[in-house]
Amino acid sequence: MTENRLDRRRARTRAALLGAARDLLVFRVPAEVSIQEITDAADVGFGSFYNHFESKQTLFEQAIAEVAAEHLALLSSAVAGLTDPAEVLSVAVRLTARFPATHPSIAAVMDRAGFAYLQPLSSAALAFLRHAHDVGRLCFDDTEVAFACVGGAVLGTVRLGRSDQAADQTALGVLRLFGLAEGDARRIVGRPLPG
Amino acid sequence: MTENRLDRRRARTRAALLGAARDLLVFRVPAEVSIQEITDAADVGFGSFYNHFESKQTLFEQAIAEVAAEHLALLSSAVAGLTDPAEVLSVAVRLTARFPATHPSIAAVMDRAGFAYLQPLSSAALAFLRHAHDVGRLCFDDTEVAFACVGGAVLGTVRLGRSDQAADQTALGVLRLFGLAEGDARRIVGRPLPG
DNA sequence: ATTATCTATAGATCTATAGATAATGC
DNA sequence: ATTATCTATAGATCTATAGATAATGC
Repeated sequence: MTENRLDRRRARTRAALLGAARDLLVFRVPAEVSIQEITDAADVGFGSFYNHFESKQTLFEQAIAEVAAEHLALLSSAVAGLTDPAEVLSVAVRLTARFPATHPSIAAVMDRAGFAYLQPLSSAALAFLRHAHDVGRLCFDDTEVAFACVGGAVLGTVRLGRSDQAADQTALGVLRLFGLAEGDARRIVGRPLPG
Repeated sequence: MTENRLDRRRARTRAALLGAARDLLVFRVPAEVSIQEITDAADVGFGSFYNHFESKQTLFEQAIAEVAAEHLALLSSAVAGLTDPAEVLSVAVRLTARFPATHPSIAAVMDRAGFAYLQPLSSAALAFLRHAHDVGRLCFDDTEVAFACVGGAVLGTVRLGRSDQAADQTALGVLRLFGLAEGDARRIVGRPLPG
């Protein structure tokens, strides 16, 4: 029942493979990385790969999901003190769109993964959007369409690899997109970032 | 100087390869399609591939660019009679976001290509956005960021594969994103589509 | 005579597994 | 005794090219 040394060894090998996949994802296209190269980078025997993952694809999917989960945790703690859903959205967009400068390796993974990156974030994002809609702060019809628009706009901005102004332009646009008045939107995006 | 029969034969083979790539792109991931499979689908000898393309990747890039060029031509003719840049944008977004229903094979290619699909459209899109900005109809700072937001939102919506309402929701959001007032935006998105 | 296409294949991968080795459990 | 890891390799690809064949130019 309790976790013994064997379990910990197993977990270490698994973590090494996921870590290697994450590192490779920054500079390489998954399809052009061999399993041999992954196990070499992880400093793990080739055969061990199949003890943990069915295929290269499932490994990379899980590696992307890991990065996205850390991304989500980072945003969650950044918006912890905020009550206005519009400001929560503003901060999330402004921080994420700054990743090329502040978290370049996460930005590179986002670039590589494209829309697949949004998959592991969708559950939390949809719940947030529904809430913001229900309290009347953000205005839209279909929640999934709303997420597709915000997610696409932010991914597109991150891919550009621009500076703070670009991030804030996207955040301002997104607030307007959800029906906030010009003055309200500008005031919220103009606030200092938490941290 | 003038095009002879040899040139035409050469062009036919090239077109067959590009056509096969386009067909395959609808249902398959490029990395998992062999050159053999492409030449079989094109009904062309395997070795001919290298007379026309350096690699599988360049073939698929050109196939995507071809689809995007047709997409652009379709939009250009659809907006030909319109004078208001906001309505041009509205029609372009509404038509494109309807592709899952109206042009499913283009939608599938967009889904497969992701942001790479925007590359061949960017020149025309940036020129349009600059003009719309200069005449004071659309409000934004950086033109490339503006395109990244619209392109990302539209790609995201197409990926959802939804109906007309979803398309119009995205168009409405995009008009708001560029600073149009609520009533103005709704009036423009509410207009009948040309054609 | 020239040019493009087609057929066949060498050489270089890469994946998945079998069997041996090492580490831990009891 | 059990479980995970590691080494080595068989078998199945896939790419790129060489040389033969077919079509067109002049």
